[in-house]
Amino acid sequence: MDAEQEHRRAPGRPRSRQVGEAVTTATLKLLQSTSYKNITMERIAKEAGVGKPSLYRRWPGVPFIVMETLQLHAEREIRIPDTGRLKTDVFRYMQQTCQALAGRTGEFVRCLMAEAQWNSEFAAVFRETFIASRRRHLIGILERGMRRGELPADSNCELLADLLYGPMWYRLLNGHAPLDEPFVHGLVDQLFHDSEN
Amino acid sequence: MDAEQEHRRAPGRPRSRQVGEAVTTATLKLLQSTSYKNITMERIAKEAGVGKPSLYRRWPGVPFIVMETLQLHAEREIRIPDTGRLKTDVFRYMQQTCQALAGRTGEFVRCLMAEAQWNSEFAAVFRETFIASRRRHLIGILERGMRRGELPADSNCELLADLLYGPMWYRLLNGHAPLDEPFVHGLVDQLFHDSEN
Amino acid sequence: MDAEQEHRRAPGRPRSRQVGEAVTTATLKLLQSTSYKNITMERIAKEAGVGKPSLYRRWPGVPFIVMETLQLHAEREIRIPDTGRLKTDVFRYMQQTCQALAGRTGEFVRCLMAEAQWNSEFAAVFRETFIASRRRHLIGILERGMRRGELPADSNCELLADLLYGPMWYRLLNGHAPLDEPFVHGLVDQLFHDSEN
Amino acid sequence: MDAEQEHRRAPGRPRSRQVGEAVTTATLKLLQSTSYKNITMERIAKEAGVGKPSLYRRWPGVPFIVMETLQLHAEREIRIPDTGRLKTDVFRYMQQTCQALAGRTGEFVRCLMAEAQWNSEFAAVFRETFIASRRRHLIGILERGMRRGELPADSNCELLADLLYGPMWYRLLNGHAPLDEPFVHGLVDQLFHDSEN
DNA sequence: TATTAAGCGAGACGGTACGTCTTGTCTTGGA
DNA sequence: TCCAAGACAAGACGTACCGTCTCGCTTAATA
Repeated sequence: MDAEQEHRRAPGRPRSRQVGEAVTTATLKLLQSTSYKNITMERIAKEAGVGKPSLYRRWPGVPFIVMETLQLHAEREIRIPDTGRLKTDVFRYMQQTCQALAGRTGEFVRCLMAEAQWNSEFAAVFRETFIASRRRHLIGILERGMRRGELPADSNCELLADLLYGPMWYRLLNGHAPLDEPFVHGLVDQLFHDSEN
Repeated sequence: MDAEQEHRRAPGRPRSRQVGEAVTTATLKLLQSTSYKNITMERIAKEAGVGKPSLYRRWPGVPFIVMETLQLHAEREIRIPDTGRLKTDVFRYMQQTCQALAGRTGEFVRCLMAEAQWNSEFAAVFRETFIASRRRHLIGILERGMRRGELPADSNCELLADLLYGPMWYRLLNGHAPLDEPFVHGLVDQLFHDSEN
Repeated sequence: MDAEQEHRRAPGRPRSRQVGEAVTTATLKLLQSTSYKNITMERIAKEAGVGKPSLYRRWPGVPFIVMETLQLHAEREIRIPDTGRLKTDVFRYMQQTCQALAGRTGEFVRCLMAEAQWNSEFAAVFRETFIASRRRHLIGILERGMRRGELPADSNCELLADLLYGPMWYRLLNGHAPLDEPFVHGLVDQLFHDSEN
Repeated sequence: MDAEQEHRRAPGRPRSRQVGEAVTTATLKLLQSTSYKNITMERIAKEAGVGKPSLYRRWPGVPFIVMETLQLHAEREIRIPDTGRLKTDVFRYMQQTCQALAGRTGEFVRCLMAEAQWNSEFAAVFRETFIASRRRHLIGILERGMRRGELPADSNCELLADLLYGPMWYRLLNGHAPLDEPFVHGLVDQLFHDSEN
């Protein structure tokens, strides 16, 4: 039974809660004071006053730690809007997302996406825990609108999500234009232009 | 006058054409045989039979060499379509681009975009020579359509370009869905759905 | 004419036959401003405004240039004393030599001797042109004394020269004691102690 | 108390004894097979199967490793003679020293002395651990003889040591004559000629 | 209460790549 | 023909991280 497994504790000293906290705090400090490339396992260990093996016991590498730290300290929790009107919901959701990606946070999210390009172990985790969950929120909003008849019944919500998230990521990674309110407005208007706003 | 500058030669021994060719060839070989992370300055130098200083004299780092090699050996030159019908032109252009990004090429383009996230020196070059030029082609197509009246005169072509390129990059980098023909079709249909295709 | 050369100011103008002088001047400047290890062929070439091939055409390496420069600019030409009394001659000769080796000159002579330990091509030249000639002077003084009967007729002048030069080099290279007048006095007294000074 | 300090261990993984041994063995092999100039940190690391950082963690450079290796494998341990007669003791001591400097050992000792001319960090260590200790042995012999009245009570033993070691080093470094038995005999006879050998 | 096994810090280890430096040769165009 | 300028192949330099390992010491559940 699961219950038994639940109670079974590993023998030996359990992992100290302090290690996790020290690492998170140290990483947060590094995130605020330096660039992504300067965040190394060695620096985190030194900063946290923690041995390198303790780090590797819990995380496979830098991006995993950074991602965890970013998620724990997401300054701006995105609320899923539900106004009953699709276009408004989408606008508000995208607006919040873009705001959250302004400043340093966006910089590190960019770097995590970059890391995922060659670190396939990280890519899997990053895409599932970071990208996919947010994407599901957006698709939820779209499907709700579809059920209300605000979208044709045969709409491809996956594709619509790409059309909303894609330009955002593109601007974030390429940096040719800001993730400001006009952008979100233009984006939503373009995709839902038939709407009687 | 330009003529004078044209004739002015740098003093000293001119850079050997062989070096450039050897490096390109070696890099191409590495691109075909290994992953981006395994391409290092040292490996390129060794493979090309070239001294490391000769490499650093011409390129500041690996991504610069890879980008140059990719551009010199772009297997598939993208032709700018001009059928007189906007939607068709956009479809063909995007279709060619997506095809070019299939396979190994796409993998290395992904990695170059990733590199640009922390190497700002490279980012500047990459965005201008790699991204921006292609983007201008697309915008050219859009503006042509706009002049023909196929788009409202107040259309935001920059934003439209983001809506076309964004989802493509998003899928390329995130890998949650392929860059196949249905994708391009859906993309174009969504953005130009009023068209009497 | 000089005037013509003076006026010729075009960049990249050939330094006609002044290469030797420029190199000597540049090396002298380097000798005064930096340590031996920082004197490289490249630096001499740059400082002299001379191409590296011009350097290699005339000298096989740094120590050859340094030696030549030191010899051309020996601040203190050693006069061969001839007072008619062996001990006095030897003292004066050693005294002059030790004085010449004080300061920067001694430092570079040390380094040339060091260089000779692994550069056998240089060793041959250094020993003949730098060491042996001075050694012959000393032996000349000794042999003169021997002919005058101040030394036994079966004296080993070679060995005596070793006993005079050896301690001097030993102190110069090992640096455990100075090459001052008491040293020279003690040295001469020890070897010619029977003398009724 | 010292006891406490005796027990105190440095934190962290202790240095592996294998590394030291591997490096010594590798260096010894290089000493036997190549010249000093061809002994580089990289070659030692490769030969010993040791990482470069491990080398730099323990030694600041090539000459330090070579010196340590030479000392550990001094083929000929010099015994301090004590026959009760100064001239005999000095002769035997110098004789042993000169013999030890024959062959490859002498070659590398020469090169260490050379290295000391520009590497002042090494010079300090070399002079103290390599030169000075041997010099103290010789001075000990001289002082013993002085106490026995074989030398005048006001003799300058330091200077006498220079007169014994100096010619030896001079011949070693300059190579104009061998360090053979006649040399040692002549040297000792010259300095202690009044002795009723 | 004693045992015991894992967690902990510290840091050494074998590797690998970095970007710089110097060496001695070569290859230009200009004087 | 010789010159300066400098590119070139080669390879050592010393440093930074990587991820693993080996220590001696805690620490807490189990026996």
